[in-house]
Amino acid sequence: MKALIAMSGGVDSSVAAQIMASRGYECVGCTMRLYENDVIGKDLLDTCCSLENTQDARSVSEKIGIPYHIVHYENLFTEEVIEPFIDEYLHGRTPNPCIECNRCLKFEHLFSKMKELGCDVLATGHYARTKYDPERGRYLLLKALDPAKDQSYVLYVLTQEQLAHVQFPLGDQDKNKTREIASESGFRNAQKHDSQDICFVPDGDYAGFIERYSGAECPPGDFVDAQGNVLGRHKGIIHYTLGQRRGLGIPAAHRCYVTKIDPETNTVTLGTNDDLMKRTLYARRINLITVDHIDSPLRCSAKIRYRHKEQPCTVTQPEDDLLRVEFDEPQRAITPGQSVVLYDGDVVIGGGVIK
RNA sequence: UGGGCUAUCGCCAAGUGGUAAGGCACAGCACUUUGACUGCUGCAUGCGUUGGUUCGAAUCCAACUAGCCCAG
Repeated sequence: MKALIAMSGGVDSSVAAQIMASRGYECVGCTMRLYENDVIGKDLLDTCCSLENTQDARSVSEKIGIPYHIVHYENLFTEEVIEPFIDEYLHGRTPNPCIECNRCLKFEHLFSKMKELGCDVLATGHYARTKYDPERGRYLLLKALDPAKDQSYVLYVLTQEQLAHVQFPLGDQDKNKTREIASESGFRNAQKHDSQDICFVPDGDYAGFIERYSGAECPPGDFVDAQGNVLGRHKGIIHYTLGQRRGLGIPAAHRCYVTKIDPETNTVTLGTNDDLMKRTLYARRINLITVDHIDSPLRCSAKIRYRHKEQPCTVTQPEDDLLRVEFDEPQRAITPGQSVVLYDGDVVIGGGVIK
């Protein structure tokens, strides 16, 4: 069996390659080039495809003794991740680019590359598990064994076809074990810190990135309260997301939060934490894994953002591409653009993008 | 111009003689493969100014300054 390993240059994907090789797969290492650092306006060490990272990935590949390639997806990444990301913010929503990158780049284009190269499997360093369920005749996506590192949330977009050919070798071990293997294997990135932030905006200033990159107009506007009273001026709607508290610059007796972003009027509404509590959401661009269609109200749990404990809810599918999720208890800051992911215990049922 | 009221951190605001709460904002850190949230730490040698009373004053007294309100 032959496996293509998606290698970012980080510890996780390096160890994933090591494990696949030790399992007897004929492995090929591969890094996706997603952008040029000069294009995003930064010279950074820490981006997922910087020169240093590709060198790490190459070094690890040599160590393991597997071939290594770089694929150039700069244009695809721009069209399918960066530009939609910007567009979403300009419309007052809050996208999750990691999910789009998984959907479009890793498990679409790189997945195709895997087949082109005559491989049977695409392996990544995600912390999640897959399993074939003979009863349902379907491939399942499950949470990682270590709940602290579970990344199944960002993988809900996987189709049956993809799940059938994907492996996550790290899914049943914890991070310490991963670092241990990296050290034992003599990988030079064994102690490299975990990635964070949006990979193409490593300084964390995503709003600055949008302005620099797109040259889009993001004019200041009014902060208003629920009654429409003007409370102050905001820096442009792209700087805000639902539920945000910090950086508002509004002195108030109590904490205030962004409760609404209206691109039409260019206003940002502020309110209390209670104003953010909502019980129902609708999601589109849905992907279901355990079933083709949700025929009757389904009791399960759901996460409305990465790093959030799933909450009990009831789900229906009023249209082919629409999910309705009603939580037992109101949830805080259900944010358009973020993804809702449904769980039945450890099993990912599916998910979609919140409207 | 008379009469009254008020002046404490960028904003709001406790404190009525015993050695400056708190909230917001802001900064840093932690958490984190999205944005957020959250948590922790920091943030007024000084309470409009100048004097006075007192062992001791943001707290009492006086004058001054500024703002607000009512008269005109």
